[in-house]
Amino acid sequence: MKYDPSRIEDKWQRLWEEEGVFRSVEDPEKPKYYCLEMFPYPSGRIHMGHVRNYTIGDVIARYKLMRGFSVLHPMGWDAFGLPAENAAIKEGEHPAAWTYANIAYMKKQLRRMGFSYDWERELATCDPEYYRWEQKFFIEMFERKLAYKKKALLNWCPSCKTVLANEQVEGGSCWRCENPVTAREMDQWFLKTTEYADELLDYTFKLPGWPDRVLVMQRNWIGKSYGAELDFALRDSDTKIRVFTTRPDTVFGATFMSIAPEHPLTIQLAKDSGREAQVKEFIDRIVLQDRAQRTSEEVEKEGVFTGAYCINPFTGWEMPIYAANFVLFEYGTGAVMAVPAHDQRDFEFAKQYELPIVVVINPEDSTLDPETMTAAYEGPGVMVNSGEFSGLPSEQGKEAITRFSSDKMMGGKAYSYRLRDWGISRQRYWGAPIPVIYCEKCGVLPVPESDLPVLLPDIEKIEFEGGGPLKKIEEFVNVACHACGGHAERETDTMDTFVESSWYFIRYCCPKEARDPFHRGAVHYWMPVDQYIGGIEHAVLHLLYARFFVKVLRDMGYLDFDEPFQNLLTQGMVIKDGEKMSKSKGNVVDPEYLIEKYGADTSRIFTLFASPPEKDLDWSDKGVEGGSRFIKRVYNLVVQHLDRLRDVTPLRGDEEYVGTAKKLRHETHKTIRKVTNEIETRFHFNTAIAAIMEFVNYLYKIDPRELVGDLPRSALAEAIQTLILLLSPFVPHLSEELWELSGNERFVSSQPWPEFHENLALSESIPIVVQINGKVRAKIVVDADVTEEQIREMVLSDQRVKEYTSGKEVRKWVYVQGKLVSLVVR
RNA sequence: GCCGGAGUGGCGGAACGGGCAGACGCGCGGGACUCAAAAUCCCGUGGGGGCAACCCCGUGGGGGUUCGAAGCCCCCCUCCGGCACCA
Repeated sequence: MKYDPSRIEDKWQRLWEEEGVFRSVEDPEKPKYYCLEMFPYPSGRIHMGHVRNYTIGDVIARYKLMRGFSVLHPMGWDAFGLPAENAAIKEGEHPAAWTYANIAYMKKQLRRMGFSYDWERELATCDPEYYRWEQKFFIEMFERKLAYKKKALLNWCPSCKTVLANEQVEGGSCWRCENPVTAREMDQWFLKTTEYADELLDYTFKLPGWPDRVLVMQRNWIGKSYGAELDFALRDSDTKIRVFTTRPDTVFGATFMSIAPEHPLTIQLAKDSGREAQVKEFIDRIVLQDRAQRTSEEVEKEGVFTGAYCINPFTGWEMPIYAANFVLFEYGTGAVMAVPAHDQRDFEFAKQYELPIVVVINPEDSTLDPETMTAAYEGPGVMVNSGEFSGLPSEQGKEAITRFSSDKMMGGKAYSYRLRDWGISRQRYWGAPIPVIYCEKCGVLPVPESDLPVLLPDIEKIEFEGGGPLKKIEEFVNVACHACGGHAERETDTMDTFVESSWYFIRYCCPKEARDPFHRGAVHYWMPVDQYIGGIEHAVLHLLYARFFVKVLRDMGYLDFDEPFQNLLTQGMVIKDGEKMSKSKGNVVDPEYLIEKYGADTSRIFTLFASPPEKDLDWSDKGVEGGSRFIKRVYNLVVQHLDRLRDVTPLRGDEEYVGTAKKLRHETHKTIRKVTNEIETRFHFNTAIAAIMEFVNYLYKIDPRELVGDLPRSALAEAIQTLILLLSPFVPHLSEELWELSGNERFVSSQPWPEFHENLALSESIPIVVQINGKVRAKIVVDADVTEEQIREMVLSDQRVKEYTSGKEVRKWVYVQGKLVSLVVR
């Protein structure tokens, strides 16, 4: 009999499906386990990243099933998005046709990997039955003022011809096409993520099952700063300008003010002072720069005097107001009190424009002199030149100044966040329509629920000129207002695809529910997700949006939990030749070729064995060969023993025997313990598989002549059966085949996970290492139950130990239970 | 610049709370089988020294704590990732 992966794999994939082995059921008698992997974008073919992600998830799902959990393990498609549209433009194919064809192909590929999905729960986000609920959520958010429209300067990707959210701009470039992003003023829909900034932040400390680095990245992204807001009155009018600062203790050193060029007040001030021309020139120049340019480090501090002054309420000084290129309109209040002595940016600006520098914080042990300073002093210290506050340590000064401002009604304690609201409008076709109409009389109106879904209309040709493809479709755009019956126009932007992926995991609980977005019972049973698995690249994108969405849906009464994902595993990248596997690098390995040549089980075991899931995986053709070799070795081992396994009942209890049976049982139970531990404590499948390999090596070494008689044969049967059970989550097709060959009932996939007996797993004799002055000098083997006193006797009478101790004094004796003895000898 | 993570044989990686460094796999060397090769099976494999028993060195570098450090503390170097004028 020869191992033939293609025959075996096809056979078991068919049987699993026919028998519905992985259909999830809400069984109230069982504990539930929701295992989820990030769903793929249907780009055309699966890549090694998918194989790795989904293999890790599959092992967990299969393991939990064997452990007696009611497991939900679904799969679906993140089906809206740009590539479909780009392909449509290039190939002339409809985005829907392109997408559904890709889904069909990729689904076949996933099937061939043998993943234990419940395909009855499959969903595609481009399906109206899916996005209709998203439109409903949008309307409810609109009603709660969590969705709003505003005109703003936004990130515009000229290549993708659409607006991008802040999270989708990486280092000034588009996350998808890597082209530089420019600023563009547009009227856009936003979701109010900032409303939840505090809760999103607080819960990063309540997610112990998430990797630290993801939580840290989210905290940094939210970027909460603690400080104060202070009011500065204009010299020539009643207007006050409010600034945010994290350093209220330096307010006595504020000698001028900087304001963002985009700030409406900037041009206003200039107009009033007659400097409109210069200021407008500056604003126009700065605002037009693309983001990468504007925020790059090399850009010099630059500004222009608006002609206006404000009054420092603490010193009474007249502070000139400058428009400055480094002031961000969207952060804080868009205006900054400039303290050149204690802020590097202000320092550089002051030097450039010859503005006064006043020291108000001295370091503990020295005195600063503005004349000789070459950089701002940003550290803590003691307040000076600060009126009644002089002498206070700067930390106390922060509080004192804040309290003072608050008492005098000119500001007070404040926070500021780096996080911005999520801009979700996209000027593209292949997305969920935003369910809003604009009526000439009634204004902005959400589409009534009874009219949902707002179907994405069919389209012949995708054109972008004039604000987006949907604008061209008159039947879509022109509608009668449902309120007044007059003429109205539809919103023609579609939603960011990250909106779809922000709630798909809840819909898996009840994908066919037609009357409501969610079936309460099902959602209550399955959510939250117990284990989520996916790439680190979504650390602040999808993973933040999904958390936000769940909180919003909770507050709208749909959900009764706070966080979507209990445990998160971020798998490493697949690396080849030192670089991430990617089409652009030309170093991809096509999983289909791998399945074709070696089979799914080999592909699975290679990706699992090569490194622990959270680390990067170095691709190696030889490593794949090794995986294939191991699988054949297992197959041949079991086939070799088939005759011995006939009509034999495997041992079950914890009885200890003698000779071969005893040794076999010991190895068997030790292996169960090790494999179970590795999976249970940290999903380290590489070491779990290594333990199984050791077990296989051991089984190969047994002399068949020792396997005569009922007891050794029963022990062998136990060993082989255990081997197959332990392998089942990793290489399920092979395991099913061997399970059947060795005379068992289908399916190994739904068998209980083997239990180990501690007494059998323990060694009866243990090696004790003897260190003398820190070096290993001897090893003794003792029975597991000996006392320290007995060990002491054995050690001191050991020949090798004597050689090192004769004529010397044993000054110290350290004994580590069951492990080692350490002697200090002089 | 700030915030994370990581540096272990020729390679991927083990060593879970300070206790035999290098499990397992790849590669390499040797052997068995074969007319021969592939496949398979067995043995060996961190470096150096020694006929050998053994000895010395060794987890990016330098110091420290400890009977004992890959792991803990201090300083430094390198690589990877995130953020990056956030007031």
